[in-house]
Amino acid sequence: MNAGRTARERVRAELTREITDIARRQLAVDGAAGLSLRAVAREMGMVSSAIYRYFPSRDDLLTALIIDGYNTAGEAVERADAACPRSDYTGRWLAVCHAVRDWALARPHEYALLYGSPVPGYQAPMDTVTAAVRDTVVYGRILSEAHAAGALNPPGVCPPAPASFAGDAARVREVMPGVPDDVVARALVAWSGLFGWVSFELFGQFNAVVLDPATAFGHAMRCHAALLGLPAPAAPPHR
Amino acid sequence: MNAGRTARERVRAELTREITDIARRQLAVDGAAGLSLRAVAREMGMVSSAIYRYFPSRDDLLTALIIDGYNTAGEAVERADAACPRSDYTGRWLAVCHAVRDWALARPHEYALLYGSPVPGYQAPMDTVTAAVRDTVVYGRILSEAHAAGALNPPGVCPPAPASFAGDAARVREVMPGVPDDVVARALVAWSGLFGWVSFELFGQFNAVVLDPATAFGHAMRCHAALLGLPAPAAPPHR
DNA sequence: GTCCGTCAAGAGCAGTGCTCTCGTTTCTCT
DNA sequence: AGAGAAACGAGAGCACTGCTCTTGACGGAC
Repeated sequence: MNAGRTARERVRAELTREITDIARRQLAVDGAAGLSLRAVAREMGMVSSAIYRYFPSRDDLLTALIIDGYNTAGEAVERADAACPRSDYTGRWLAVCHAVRDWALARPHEYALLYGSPVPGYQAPMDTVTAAVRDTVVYGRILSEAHAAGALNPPGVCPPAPASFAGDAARVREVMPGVPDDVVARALVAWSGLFGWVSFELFGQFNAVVLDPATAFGHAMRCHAALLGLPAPAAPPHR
Repeated sequence: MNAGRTARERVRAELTREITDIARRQLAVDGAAGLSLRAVAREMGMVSSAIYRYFPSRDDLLTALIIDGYNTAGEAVERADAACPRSDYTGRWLAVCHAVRDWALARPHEYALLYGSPVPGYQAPMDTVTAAVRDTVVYGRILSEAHAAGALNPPGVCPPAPASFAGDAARVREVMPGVPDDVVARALVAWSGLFGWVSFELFGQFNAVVLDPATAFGHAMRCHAALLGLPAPAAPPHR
């Protein structure tokens, strides 16, 4: 992001940014499969082979867009969480849920690129994972703090996690320190439930059935909050 | 499926089946984006233009594969449900969950085609919806029967559904007769949670974190069963 | 037995990702 | 400051895609 020393480096950074910008616009219109290096080049008044000076392949351009997408989503989630009172754990969870959904509704194709079918033959490089977990980190922190504050209700209806889950729980705990296995298990349920719902809504599984998805989504996420053991919201339901 | 009257009709049906078979094999290897009409034609010893006598466009071939996919998934779910004692509602739910997951793990690309990002520019024709809801119908019947038998526990931790959800609930009730709004809402949560989990597992969101997905999945689905109000399984946890 | 509809084949169009070469420009090192 | 190296844009070209159109042959119905 810093202005490069030489003029060449500055123009290179500028052109790289322009390529990704145009690519992101194309992605928003035609989806990942419709992203064409030649079309990007055409729109830039360049010849197609010149693009390869900046991105060695189409997949590399896609990777840049993916990392960018994870970052903007992560930022949105971080912002939503930061806007809530620290001790309103339920409100923070609901804010994260709405941030994810709003972000997805605003850029359906980008969401599909991140959380839909992986593009065939494409292997996500390691660079993506650090960006990919930004929202997960926020989520983990909420649960971690809620647990530490003793704000999490006992499991309630949920059965206890099997002993063989301990290994996976330990790995998840890296973003959710101090949380017992049972809560980790419920956390995975709620997290996959959030994205499962958004995917259903975006990919058309709710078509002609759920006509007021905003209402249903809010309620569904409050159900997940209850399953997580988060306290019932004191104020009238968020949104 | 009936043997057509004329020889021409029979050979046409035969060739159509061969095309979809080869296409499904290609789909399993390269994914939806890698499905090529020309490659199918090549494998059949045909010229590419001849395929268009049978499928007017690539999208139509894809549609045939999608409908086929929904049907095999629906059948698997129906079979799994039918194998359980009628009154073991929790067992039937868990059987449906495992049927969905097993089907998806066996054909990841086909699952991605059905429940992942919709292929860009592709609009699912109405023919698909009847096939698409086969599994949902089974799911609805389980909850409907469980509710009719009085086997569903009260909402427990879940907050009551908002009044504005009534319209959507009525539409969902078409596959879930007699079930009150609260249960309908929880049903949507569990259903999207099931597919959200499978998508996370298949699309790599659990990579390097959940290493024993089978165990975690079983527990997650038992959590959903509890949220649905299904009775705790009497026998040791299914699978 | 004719005749119309169906069929496979082939050429061709517009588009794609990607590679290679060829001058030119720009930076860097002496 | 000048020589060598690195980066760059342009262009041609390869192999591939979906799809269209035309041509000629075959098969079933009247």
